[in-house]
Amino acid sequence: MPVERARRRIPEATVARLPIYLRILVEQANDEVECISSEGLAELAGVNAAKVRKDLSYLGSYGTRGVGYEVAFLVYQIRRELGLTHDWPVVIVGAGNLGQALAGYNGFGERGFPVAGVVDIEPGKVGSVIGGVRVRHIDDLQQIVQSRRVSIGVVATPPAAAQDAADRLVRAGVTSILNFAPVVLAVPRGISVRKVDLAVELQILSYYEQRRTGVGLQAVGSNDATRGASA
Amino acid sequence: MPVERARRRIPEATVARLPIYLRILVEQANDEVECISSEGLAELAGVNAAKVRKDLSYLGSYGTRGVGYEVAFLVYQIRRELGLTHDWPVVIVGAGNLGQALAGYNGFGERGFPVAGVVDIEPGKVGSVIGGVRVRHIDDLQQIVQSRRVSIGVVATPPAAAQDAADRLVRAGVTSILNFAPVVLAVPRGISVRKVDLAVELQILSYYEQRRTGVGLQAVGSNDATRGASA
DNA sequence: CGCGCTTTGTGAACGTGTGCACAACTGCAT
DNA sequence: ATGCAGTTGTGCACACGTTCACAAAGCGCG
Repeated sequence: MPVERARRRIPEATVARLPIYLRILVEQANDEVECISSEGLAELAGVNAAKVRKDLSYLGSYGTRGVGYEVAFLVYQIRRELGLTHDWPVVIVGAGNLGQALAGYNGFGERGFPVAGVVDIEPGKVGSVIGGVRVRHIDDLQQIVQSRRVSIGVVATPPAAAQDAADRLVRAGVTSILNFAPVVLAVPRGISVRKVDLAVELQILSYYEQRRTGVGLQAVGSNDATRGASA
Repeated sequence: MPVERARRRIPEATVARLPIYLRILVEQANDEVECISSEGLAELAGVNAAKVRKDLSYLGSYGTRGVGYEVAFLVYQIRRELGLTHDWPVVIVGAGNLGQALAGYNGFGERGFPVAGVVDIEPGKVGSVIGGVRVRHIDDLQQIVQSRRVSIGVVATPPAAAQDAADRLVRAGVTSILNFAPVVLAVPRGISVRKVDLAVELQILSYYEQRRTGVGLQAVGSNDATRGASA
């Protein structure tokens, strides 16, 4: 076999759904379910069965016609594709409200993203311990990133400090950033950025809420448009 | 004029960008910028200028050719379209790490989403004060929702409790839910749900991170695919 | 061993979103 | 007035994502 792994490119929309499938499959495995159909998985994930099949087909033909997918094997394959075969330590910049909550949230470590460190620029915050991690000064960022081989950084600072935080992360060697600050970060080419903006999410809900109650138009189907899952 | 407002439907992708434009425009207004071109706004928002123009055109023809858009007027129009002409009080279910951080985050109230209440099912947590709000028991949910006319609920519970939280929110009369629990919520038709899953975001980053470092393929353009903004 | 039931994998049609390119229009200078 | 430089609004083509529908394939039973 000359080409060990073809490295087909997976559509972005599919990449965004694989983690959902993964979580559900892990739950199923814990419940000792050994095999699941696209239909079953689709129901649990709140999506269309055809979509599930197409998504999974990007990983390869890992199902058995007439039967379904072997849960444990799928879990392995998705993990591999997502690069979850090893841990990805993350460093959190900003030890405010949100930074503390993130550091204290065990779900991160459990899912393969242990908190390698929390840093803040405020000397007053340095030294306190949150979620079992001592807050260090932002000047130690490079040392943390390099010694712990961190490639993912989390920006949890106030908006005004976010760009500086991102710059420092990039300088320290981080190549992926998860940004919680309501700011559009400018980063060099080749650095991945994902944004989580709570206010934006609420404003989107507000839009549909307003449409619903606003004029005499009942929001037919707008539920689906806002990613709703129905029982 | 028989039809005061045509109520054209705005594409979901555009709705998701309007809050970004809005934030930038408000900042510009604070800096006393009176007029902005699609090019300028696009740069600040990290998107294509044509996209900005098309997005704004859904609101109506509010620009002036050869000049640009009047900032204050655009702010008003976007606010109106998003339903941000009045406050939308929210109720937070779950006073754990995340619930506390959310309640303490002033950005919510500032952007028109005051926290009308925080509830928890754990009697031990009831009574403590976070972010200026006293935590109340979840049995008070209906009372809070109805007296404060809350239509948006935030689920910040552990995964196992999330569906129950959503059910209670819906029963209490909430029609939009922002879900932070890593669970696919089942809700009745007509209820909007948006999901924020931190672990999913990290796993998506992990995918691109792995592709980059994995096989000899340099991630050409994958930056864009992960919503990166470049300086 | 073959038949019918089940479920996958995927081609094709459709719908949504993006970006180019340019006509239409504005404002200003002369 | 007239022309020119600048910017919007949008038709069009293309890319991406979703869903349908069905042939291909495995499984179990008689």
